[in-house]
Amino acid sequence: MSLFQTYTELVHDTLRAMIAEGVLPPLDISRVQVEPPRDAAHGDLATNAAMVLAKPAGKPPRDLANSIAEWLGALPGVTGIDIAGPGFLNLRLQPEIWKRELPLILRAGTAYGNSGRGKGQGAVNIEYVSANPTGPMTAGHARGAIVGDALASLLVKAGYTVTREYYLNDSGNQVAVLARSTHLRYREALGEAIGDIPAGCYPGEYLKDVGQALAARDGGKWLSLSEDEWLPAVRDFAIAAMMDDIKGDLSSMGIRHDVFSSERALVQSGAVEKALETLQHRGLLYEGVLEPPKGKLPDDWEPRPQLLFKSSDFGDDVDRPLKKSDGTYTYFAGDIAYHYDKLQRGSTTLIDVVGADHGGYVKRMQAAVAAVGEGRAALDVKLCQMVSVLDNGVPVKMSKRAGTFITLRDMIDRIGKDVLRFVMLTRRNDQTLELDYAKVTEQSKDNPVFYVQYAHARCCSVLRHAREAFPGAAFDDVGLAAADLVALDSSEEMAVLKLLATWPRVIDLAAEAHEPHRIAFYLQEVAAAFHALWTKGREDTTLRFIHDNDEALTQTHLALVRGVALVIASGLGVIGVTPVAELRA
RNA sequence: GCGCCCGUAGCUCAGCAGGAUAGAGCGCAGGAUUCCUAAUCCUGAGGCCAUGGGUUCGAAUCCCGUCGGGCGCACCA
Repeated sequence: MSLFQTYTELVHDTLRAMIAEGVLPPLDISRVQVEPPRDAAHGDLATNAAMVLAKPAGKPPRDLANSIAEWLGALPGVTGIDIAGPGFLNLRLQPEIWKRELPLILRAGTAYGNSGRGKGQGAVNIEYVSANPTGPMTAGHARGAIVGDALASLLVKAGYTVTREYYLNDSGNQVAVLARSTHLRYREALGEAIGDIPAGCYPGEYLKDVGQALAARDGGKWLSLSEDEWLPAVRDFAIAAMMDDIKGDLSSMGIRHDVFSSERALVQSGAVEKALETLQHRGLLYEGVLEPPKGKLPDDWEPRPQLLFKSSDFGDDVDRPLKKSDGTYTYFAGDIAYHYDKLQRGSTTLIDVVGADHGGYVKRMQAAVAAVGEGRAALDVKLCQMVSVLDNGVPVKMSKRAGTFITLRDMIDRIGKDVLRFVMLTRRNDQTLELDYAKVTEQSKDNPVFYVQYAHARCCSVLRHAREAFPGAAFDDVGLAAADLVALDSSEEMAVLKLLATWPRVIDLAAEAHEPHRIAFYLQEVAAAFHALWTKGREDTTLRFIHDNDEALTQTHLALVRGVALVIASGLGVIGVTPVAELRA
């Protein structure tokens, strides 16, 4: 249990005791929080207890604060309590309480911050990437992939059971187009002059390779046949090739999925019928005609009777079609079946990480999950806004090979996976992101990736130097965990230590909010605190980490340094970035 | 026309499921540095948190309206 959780429980216990003793009337204390105060001058912990309880208790907050303060003063480790502002209770703790955290960090290593928050919360299924197998992955896909993967790791660290999933859209029109485009390139590979790529086919040059590979495998086998005859085979060949490509890209970013779900397999298994049956039982299906959309009408609009889902019962604006007028299922119907399938497999929290262009899709899918999950399951959709790629402020030209987009491959080749992963998390997912190749590879303070890596490297460097200066000293993690921390008493050092101690709390809050970017921001804070402490050591020699001829004192400081390194490594681990021990250019 | 997202310092963005004088980087103006990597650090100026209402002891945060920007809008996937 983290320090903050411990004290939250102690405060809650105290309030319950006060209620039991009749000092307070029976109250709901669930809104009482214990958190680090915004300003360190306010002490170590702050609680809003008096303010939250004032109204239900029928007492002014300051009066209430006085009586609560008396009781809280008896808690272990509490050395003082102030009542501040509108009724905050600020607790000061013995430094030892914080210092106890350091050996915990050193013993846990990068597992520090792992929590049991997700235990018993039900399994989480997180779907991300799900790029259509019709071309290489692009900058936009990269963002979704990284956000999804980091979120999954974050949830795992917070103790949730997580399935990482990719939905493979291998049926329908888009893959048919892929097949036709590939067939064209196949004919080209066999010597035919195909001229310009016709509209309705993918123009990207990446399909040349696929066409050639098909020709190499099958020769002229598909030339004289009709489209009906060659399409399934060519389609499957092309999908396999595209998926190889995509999986290659993902793996070079260190991203893997536990499950690849095939849309076609799902449809063929009868899952769509099964899901619709469930909706039918609940009286949520009907044949009907939709109102024309407001505003300007599509040219070919006409009223059509269709099978509709009453999504408006669950907060959607209008009911949504499940069958087209020709009787075949819509994509939405398949997607309902897919989400139903995820629930059937045991997940109670579903997360979809998708591009912002899916924004219009959120309400209907949440409606479907609510309907089909009978209210016991929730769907959170993380919409990732656009990424624009620049080089020194100039928009990077689109990759001709890819068709029109900057590919993920280009980005990895240019800046590497670590930089890419970190930078993609330096914005909230619902903010547009500008990625400038020149800036993110620059070695300076305005490059957050570098700044954090540098802090980690500096820690490693100190440890190296110390081990050289004191050969044979107990400077490994076991030895450092046993270090005497009494001398660790400057406010600068305590500030770093307190920041490290909030890491488990950061994990819990970020996991609960499904916001992996918070990890990246926290790491920048840790790095800043460490760089500041480092520089302080220049003027104040007592703050230096290595003290000549004083092994014990050095060991004390190294414990903190190593703690910083471990917490940074732990955080980088969550977002999939490799911590480096050296940064010399 | 409708829905979703966004609007915080000159610029780029944080702001922890309402809390105490609104934070960081860049840029600008000063300053530190024989030293564990000067790739770092410190100080300062700079904000009616788009705007008008509402809820609350308390709002950048929640609700409604307005303005501005992005995305999406029958049977496509």
